[in-house]
Amino acid sequence: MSTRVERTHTAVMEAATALLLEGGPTAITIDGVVARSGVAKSTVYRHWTTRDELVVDVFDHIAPKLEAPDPTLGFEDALRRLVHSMLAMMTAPGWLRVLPAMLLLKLHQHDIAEVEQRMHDAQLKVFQDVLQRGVSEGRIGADDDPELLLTLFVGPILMAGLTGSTELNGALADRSVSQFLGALDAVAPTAP
Amino acid sequence: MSTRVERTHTAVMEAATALLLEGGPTAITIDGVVARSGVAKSTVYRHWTTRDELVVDVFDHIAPKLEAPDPTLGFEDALRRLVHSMLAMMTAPGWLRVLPAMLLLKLHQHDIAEVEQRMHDAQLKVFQDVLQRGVSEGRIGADDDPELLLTLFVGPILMAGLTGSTELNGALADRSVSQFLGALDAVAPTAP
DNA sequence: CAGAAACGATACCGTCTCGTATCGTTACAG
DNA sequence: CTGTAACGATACGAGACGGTATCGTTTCTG
Repeated sequence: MSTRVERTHTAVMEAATALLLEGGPTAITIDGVVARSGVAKSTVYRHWTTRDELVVDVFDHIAPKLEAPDPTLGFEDALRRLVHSMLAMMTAPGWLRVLPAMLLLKLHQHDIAEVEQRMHDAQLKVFQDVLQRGVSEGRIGADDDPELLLTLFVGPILMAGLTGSTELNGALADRSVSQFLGALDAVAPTAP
Repeated sequence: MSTRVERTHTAVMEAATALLLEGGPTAITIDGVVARSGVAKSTVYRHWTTRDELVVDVFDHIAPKLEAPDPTLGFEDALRRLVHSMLAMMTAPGWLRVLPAMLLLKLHQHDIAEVEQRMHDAQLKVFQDVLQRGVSEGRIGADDDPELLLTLFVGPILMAGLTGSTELNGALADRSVSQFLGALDAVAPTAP
């Protein structure tokens, strides 16, 4: 079983998360959380000193982690695994409703910007690990900017998720990979 | 000169837009607009029946249009022009602060979703016009989904603008084009 | 099992916000 | 030049919201 402190904590977090998904970040209101969770307002303020603190906590808690591909895989295989992890991440429950909120709030709220920063760093690290294999295999120049490559690689998937311009499915994922690889070969062919 | 109705209208719009840029969509408040524009509240409600109506109007007014490339240009040249127009659009004053707001609000507000839809349609139309040249030149299969191609093409630039993962400059634009073209050639070479 | 920590219920305050109403004043069009 | 439409100023009501305070009750912990 869990202790009472844990129970009330998660009850509030779940309520706040639900409100965020249903009505956006402004829908996370103390009274709303109280009504939805059944937890008393005084108790909420015992766990979080302010509303903003709770909001940040919700974002920090719901932010999905990008799964790292098997280290034994080669460059291309790892890249294919990665894009599917990326897809899984984007289609994680509710994430498509949270991500826009995060991208907006980070502009005006430092705490949220930090959460997004940490998430981005973690993703970049995973990506760089895959890139390194590409360098080893002579597919990628070691001087290429990883951030730029990440943007080129993941941009389409992010756009699809945010704008709904295209369905987030395997077809898009495959095209993303082949486009990324195709561009590499067009610039620096596989065999010298 | 301009009529008085026009003057008050634009005064309110400018104030509301400034508030949007500075504090996000929730910062657009009637009292705030009144204070900032110097226009009386009663006058504001003479032009817009509700706050949401004003907000939608602001978004609709600030949404930039994607410039269409010269019709005489060939596929590749048109594509290069297009990506630079796209870049110009993203770096338009304040747009990087408005776009996230739009992507969030469209999830919960139909009016905003319609504004975004119209903008997307206009962009797609411009892009399809360029695509057509690619089809004529045998670079692109006529059965390829334009929406998917647009996503693959513009995704990186959108991501760079939204997340700040990479600077929005000519380097990114050029890489976007070469990646897009490189992928085409890898699948369907230029000369049969 | 006893003391302490956490909790629930409730009331309350100050502020913000939307929207309405009133009325004297100003600009504009015919 | 005159009537009318638009405007400014202001007050007001009602509700939402953040945050504080109080006090009796429950649950954990040692």
